[in-house]
Amino acid sequence: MISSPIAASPPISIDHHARTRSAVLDAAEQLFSQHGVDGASIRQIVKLAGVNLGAINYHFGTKERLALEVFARRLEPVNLDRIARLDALEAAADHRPLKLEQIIEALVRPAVESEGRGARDCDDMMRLISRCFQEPNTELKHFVEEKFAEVTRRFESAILRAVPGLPSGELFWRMHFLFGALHHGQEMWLRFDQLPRPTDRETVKPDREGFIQRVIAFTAAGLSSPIIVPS
Amino acid sequence: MISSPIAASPPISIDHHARTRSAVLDAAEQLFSQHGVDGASIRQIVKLAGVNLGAINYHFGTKERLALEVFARRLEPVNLDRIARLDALEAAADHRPLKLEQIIEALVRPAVESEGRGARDCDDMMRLISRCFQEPNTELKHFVEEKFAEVTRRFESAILRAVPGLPSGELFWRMHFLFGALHHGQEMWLRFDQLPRPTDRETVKPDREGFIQRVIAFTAAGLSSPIIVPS
DNA sequence: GATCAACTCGAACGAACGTATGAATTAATT
DNA sequence: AATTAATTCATACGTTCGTTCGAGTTGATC
Repeated sequence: MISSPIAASPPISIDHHARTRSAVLDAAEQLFSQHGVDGASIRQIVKLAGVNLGAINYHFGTKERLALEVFARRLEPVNLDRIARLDALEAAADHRPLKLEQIIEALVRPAVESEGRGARDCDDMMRLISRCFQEPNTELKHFVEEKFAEVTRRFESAILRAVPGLPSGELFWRMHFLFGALHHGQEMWLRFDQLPRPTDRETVKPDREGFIQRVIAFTAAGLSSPIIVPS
Repeated sequence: MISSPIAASPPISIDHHARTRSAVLDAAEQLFSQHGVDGASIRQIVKLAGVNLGAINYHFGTKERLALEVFARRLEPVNLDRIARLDALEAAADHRPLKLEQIIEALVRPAVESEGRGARDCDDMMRLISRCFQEPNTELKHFVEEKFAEVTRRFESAILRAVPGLPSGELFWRMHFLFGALHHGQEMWLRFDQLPRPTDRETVKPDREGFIQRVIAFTAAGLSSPIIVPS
């Protein structure tokens, strides 16, 4: 697995210079995830980070740039990992077709767990990724969508090979349904204890692996569902 | 179809008293949908509504209460319509089992179109519903979740009858995937023209009916997908 | 150690925020 | 028409916001 992103700061830093910077990014991540970008003030962020208000301006310029960096440092490694996993699957398959479930797993797993990271850090990542898709700010929306354009194309071409007869125009919409299911499912999985109590006793929070498998099952079926006849 | 909600104000009002009130609600709906609750200020709202700043305090008390009312007046009729449609299906079926697609359609259609309303108003409704699920504010989250608790239970019991062997604990998670797919799909359908350009020529924006049918196909397949073996 | 670069700090700025309030106006009731 | 109730208005309040800035401190280089 590719361990470090190229463009965004790693969550763990060594030298003094980056200590303030990553403290701000960590604090911002926590607060943006919970309150949204508009709902989290930079005074909250610097207080949580234990740094001075001027640090934001010095290191990031504006709050919006800070948010972009917070999002990038989680999204970029996830998307790189996704592509690496798909590359590895294709290399191992040696021109034989991949199963759809394998492809979806390569897409889903990096957004849910990250090797070498603790459960808490993975939850933080999930929470932030889920929030990315909820931000109303137009710049952030476009930024996130651009971040996903390449990985989405890469996976679409693999999925089209795995699902014969699926038109690419149909897949476009199904990819959106897939991402919606994944991200909303992530948020609910993280917030399970705060949801209205289900009336039955059967409903439990699956572990991380169980969550992944449920997403894969649901979305694989959806991706390969019959094509509806009217245009 | 049930046309008026009980608890929330109708979008169209007759007497003078409600004119200011509904102007505020309409303006708030537009601005909350676009910018989120935190991103839309009440000065923006009163300016768009053409009323005075004090009107918010007089009619609604606080911004948060205004937001709750804005959300309620769209969510409540949708959910009532959902239940009414399911009731009508079950009455017409006369104890024969419903098809899963029918059930999902009863859930999805009211969130996408509303009889007697124009396309623009339906789009506004979709946009607001989509935003409901994205708001970070805890009060609003709980409010929305409570609004959905009853309708979700009602549909879950119908779906469990339509999909033999599906454990209710599994359905809990699949309902969240369904709602994620629906709401994210709605947002993307509305924003199709602003999305990164798909590289192919096949990808078009389906009409409203085409969107509904795509959601139904994807989610019906997902809801009835095989149960995974490990717990 | 001197110099330059990088960084942190505390304070300030101008603007904006949501909430509150009493006066004025309008509507409803008698 | 007089009285009461409801509503609107303009203003103010206290607070908070994101951004800026120059002084001071620390780090890097020679």
